Amino acid sequence: MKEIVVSCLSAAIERARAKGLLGSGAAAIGVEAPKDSAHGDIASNVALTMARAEGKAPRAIAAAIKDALELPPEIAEVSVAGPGFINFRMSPAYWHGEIRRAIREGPEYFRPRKWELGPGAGDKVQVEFLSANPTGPLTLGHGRNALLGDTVARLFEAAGFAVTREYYLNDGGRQMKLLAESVRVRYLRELGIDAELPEDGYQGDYILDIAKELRARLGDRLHETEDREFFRAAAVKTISADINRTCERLGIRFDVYTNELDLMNAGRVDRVLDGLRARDLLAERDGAIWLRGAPLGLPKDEVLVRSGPEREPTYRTADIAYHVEKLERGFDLIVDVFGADHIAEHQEVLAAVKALGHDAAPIRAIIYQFVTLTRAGEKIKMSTRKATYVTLDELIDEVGADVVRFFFVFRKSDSQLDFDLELAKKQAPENPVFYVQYAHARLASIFREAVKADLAVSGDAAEPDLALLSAEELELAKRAVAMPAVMTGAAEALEPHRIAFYLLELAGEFHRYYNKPANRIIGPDRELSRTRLYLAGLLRTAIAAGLGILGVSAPERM
RNA sequence: GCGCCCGUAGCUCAACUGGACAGAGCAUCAGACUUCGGAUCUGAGGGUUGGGGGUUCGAAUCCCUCCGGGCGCGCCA
Repeated sequence: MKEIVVSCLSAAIERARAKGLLGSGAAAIGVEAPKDSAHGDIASNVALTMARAEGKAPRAIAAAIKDALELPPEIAEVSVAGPGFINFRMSPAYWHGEIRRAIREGPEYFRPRKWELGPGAGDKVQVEFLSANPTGPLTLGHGRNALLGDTVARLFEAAGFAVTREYYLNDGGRQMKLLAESVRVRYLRELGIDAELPEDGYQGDYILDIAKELRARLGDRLHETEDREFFRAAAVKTISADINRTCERLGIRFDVYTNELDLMNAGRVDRVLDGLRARDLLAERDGAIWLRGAPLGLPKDEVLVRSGPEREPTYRTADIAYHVEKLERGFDLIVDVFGADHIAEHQEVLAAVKALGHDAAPIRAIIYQFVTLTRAGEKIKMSTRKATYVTLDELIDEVGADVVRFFFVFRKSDSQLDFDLELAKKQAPENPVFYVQYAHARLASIFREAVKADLAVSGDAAEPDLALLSAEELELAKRAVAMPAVMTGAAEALEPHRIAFYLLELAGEFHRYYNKPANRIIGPDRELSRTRLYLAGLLRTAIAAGLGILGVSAPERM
């Protein structure tokens, strides 16, 4: 539709210019679906954007373009409206063609359109997300990260890109040492040996469980060891397994895990430091090595290598090396998903990567604000240190994976997300997940009835007469057929919430349609029934496809 | 104090990247089942888009400035 209208418009503008009705200024032809469908199926604001350069009233330009238009059969009607919009209405035949195509192609039809997406000719997309340190169970914040990342990955995958889901593991840092020490202390205490937990040590019950497991397996064999590595490895193994189990409950899997320690061992961190030094971007001070902020436009210097005999690189240094490595792997699009508390660090990493001579253009970020939990109207305070947080696992236990998946992408990522437990548990229309799923179950039920009425749509049956569709039914079909555009927009903007909102609208429009007695799908008029079943089939496939992208089930019965 | 994000109906949030009259759900009030699933639907009220300036054909959206909230400003990640 877009292509047809744009080419039609650009040809008209050329003709108008040839006749001297318009000047030769550049015209960016934008088209969009109007908010109000009374304005037509698609509208263009070219005349408005040309007004300044042309020095003419927008409506006059619009009229000139309209007069020069040569309409293809797909376009039924053109009008100039409002301040100077050119509105197009597509012919019923065009829409009937789209509907048939959607039915023919099935779920494939409803995917994002690859050729309209950013990476261009390129094919390789990487989404790095979650990347939680294995120091404890996943929390709600992690949930938002995981589902934003996974849903965006699903979008690009559905569009036909080669998508790598990647988890970056910070296993070289201080937190890991702290974790190891916390486990060791608990282990010693299990043996009756007095030991002091480090000041910022981890206190959760899961630490105790790991210690108990070690004691059960190895007795007191570790009580005199100075090597913390054993405790670290045991803790990381157990906690990582827990994290993976939680992810699997949500239908999330990773293709690649990258370790900070591996990057260091491969000399990548040293190479970053060498490169920065060669560009005079390092400074030595207080026994540490700093990244100079001023030449990079950063507010201050940042430590890259800590002081002390071990000369340990910081998290930031490893992250720079990691991003260089990602770029060198040749991805056409790299999506980083992280919380708002990491913004500054991300900017530092990007600045350093660019300074090292890399093109950082493929890197895009999804930055999300924090998650709060509400139960019965009360905000629940959450602290990771103490055992007062709600884990993602507990949340899944309570409301189910479908609701968790849907709710975490039901907000724009840069607004805070309030997870309302009360609402999430409700099996009622105000719960958007059930509302959408119910629409699907209802449609499935209609098909069960159709079989009883011997109206089942079979492959060899003649196509129904789409001219029998009422205006309301055609609008409903148009809404369903608009899904690929929504999907494409969601992928382009890295905004999965658009899909959730769109599905809610589509389901609502169907529920409203369904409730009118005059719209009974299975009725005495078999021809009409067959046409309406065709529409129902379109909606059912569309809703299932949309929920599929979100990773939410589309139940046949509820 | 400085940097980033946010502020939209009583509440939770949309608004297709600057477009046409700012839309949904919840809550409130009033209604609809001899009907393919009432886990649904119909109707009503509810707004100076935090305040004030500016940019232009046109602003919730961009700029400036106040006010309010969140996050960051560590040799943690």
